[in-house]
This record gives sequence, structure tokens and C-alpha cells, in this order.
Amino acid sequence: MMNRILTEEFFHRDGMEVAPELVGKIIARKLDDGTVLRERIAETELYRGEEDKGCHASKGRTPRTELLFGESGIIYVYLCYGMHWLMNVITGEKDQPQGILLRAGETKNGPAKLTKYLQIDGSFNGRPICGNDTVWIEDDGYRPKLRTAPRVGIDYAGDYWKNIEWRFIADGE
DNA sequence: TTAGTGATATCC
DNA sequence: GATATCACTAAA
Repeated sequence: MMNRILTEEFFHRDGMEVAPELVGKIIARKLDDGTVLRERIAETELYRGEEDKGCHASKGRTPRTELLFGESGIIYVYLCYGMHWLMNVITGEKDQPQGILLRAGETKNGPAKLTKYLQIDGSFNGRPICGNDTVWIEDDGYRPKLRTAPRVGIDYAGDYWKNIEWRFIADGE
């Protein structure tokens, strides 16, 4: 069966819809030497809106967060703690900052491990996630059971945003 | 629990 | 220019 490659339309929806649907999809990455890596997405987190204190965009529109306000289907790569690349996909309407963090793969737990495995770095920032043959996301029809949980690593965001359940995890069979 | 690491934002 | 902060990981 042919896997369906997700198009821009998939991402051009509200993050509340896209984030849970992204769980169970397969992220594919073609290396320079032609090797294709595939990893099923096991966990995502939604960062949505300027009011969301956990979202980078809440600090205002800056050169870095400009991407979040921009077109959907764009990869937002962010260097955290000087050594870890975190990968997000932009969703939703323009001027409405929404990003979905790919928090873990099926065999790679941890957002930085995922990017390390996929060899994603800052050079991918601002690139489209579809319409190219370097990095894309496939749907093979797999639909995992989901559970939700509060997001991780945003203690600074305040009680409300810290506890909101915008983390979507594939429930292990 | 702590160190390591560097881009970004914010304050001079 | 100088800090302070940070969507993390590994080692202990």
C-alpha cells in the first residue's frame, strides 16, 4: 500500500486538529547520500497563540518567532540549550502563531534525539515540510490510540498554560 | 541533581 | 557591549 504524503492542506488547519492527527504519522528524511530514514511520530505538543505563555510567539513577534506567524507547513527548528535542535511544524492561518513540536518518535524518545537521528539542524528552519524530497511526513493509515498530558518543560508559563493538556501521546498497545 | 552549550532577547 | 533565559540530554 502506498503511503500518502501529507500536503500543505493537512497543516493548513487549526493546530488543535493537526497536533493529535500527527501522532502515528511517519516522518521521513532523505539524507544527502540518498538514505531514507523513517520514524513514526509518537508524541507531539501544541504551541498555539500569542496568549500561550509556553509558546515562543507569546514574547512578541521577533525575527525568530516570525516563522510561527507565517505560512503553515513550514518547519521551525530551534536550538535549545546550545546543543539540541527541536523541530516544529507550523500550522493554521497566517498571523496566527501555531507550532507543533515533534516531541518523540516511536524509537527515539526526546525531541532532540529525534532531530539528531533525522539529522535536522538549523539549516532546516523555514523550509517546507511538503513539496520536497528531503523531509516529509507520510500517512500509512495507522491510527494509534491517543492520550493527552500537560506539556513538558514550560514551568515558567504559569499555572494555566503549564497544565493545559496540549501534549498528544500515542498510547502503547 | 548538575553541567554543558550557544542562539535569542533584553538591558545597558 | 553584557547578561539572563531556555520547548534538553547525559552522566551521576
